[in-house]
Amino acid sequence: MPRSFLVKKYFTSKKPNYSELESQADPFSAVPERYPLAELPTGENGSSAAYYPTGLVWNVGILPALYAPVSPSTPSPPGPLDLSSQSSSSSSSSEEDEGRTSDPPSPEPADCFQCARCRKSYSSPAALSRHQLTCAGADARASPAGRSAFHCKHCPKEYNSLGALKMHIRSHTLPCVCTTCGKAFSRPWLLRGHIRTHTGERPFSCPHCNRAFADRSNLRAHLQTHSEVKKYQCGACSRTFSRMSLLHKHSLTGCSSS
DNA sequence: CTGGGGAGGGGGCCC
DNA sequence: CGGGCCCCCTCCCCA
Repeated sequence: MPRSFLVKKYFTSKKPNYSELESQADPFSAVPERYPLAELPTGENGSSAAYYPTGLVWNVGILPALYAPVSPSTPSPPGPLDLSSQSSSSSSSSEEDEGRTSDPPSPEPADCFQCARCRKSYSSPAALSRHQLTCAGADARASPAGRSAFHCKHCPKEYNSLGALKMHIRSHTLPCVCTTCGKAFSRPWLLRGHIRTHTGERPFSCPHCNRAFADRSNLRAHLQTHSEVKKYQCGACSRTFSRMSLLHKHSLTGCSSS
């Protein structure tokens, strides 16, 4: 995912929080803070038996539960498997977020403006209002035809706002073309990220091994390899993996203990 | 088969 | 409203 944001920050004055990753004077001491793998939330809610007490890892066994709606009053288990919130930055905080997320996931009263449809909370009426423009809500997800007013003419997807639809349509029209190879992208920053594959620019370096990456997400995944305890754990054999995909693969190819 | 890097994508939020 | 940024996910490929 060559994300243009990975590039952008080098061209603008804006500085995402994670930029500290590559600017840490003392990378090793910084890592525990940025990637507190041993400090993952401990799942005090005890929402799932598969949620390991250590809070260090995730069990593939909880996947089905994660796909199910999560009670807003029950803090959903953070982490990569928190699929129930993957589409919502407001609740996307996890051990991986390492403070990057500007939108705290906490159900605390600080965010007292709650969307009636999806129960997300916002700190201001404006934020809530903005969210509601695109919020399909749980009910709408159950019956999309009930709310969606903007339909993509290229595919069956539907959106609740013109802006969202326009954004989506770009994935069909791919207006951003790489002048080097001709590959087209839906967004300018996607293109910029792609261009780095040509230039070889790798702005993100690992504080542990100084390996550089062009993509921050890839760096994040790489950092997992430095962790003694991986985040994703097989419920059957307790093996841990650095990526959910590896865990999935492990499960699909037949866990010997399953 | 496993681990890990490279790369692309979509959606949401902020400005 | 649009651009930019950020998130997370996923696939592919290779060692």
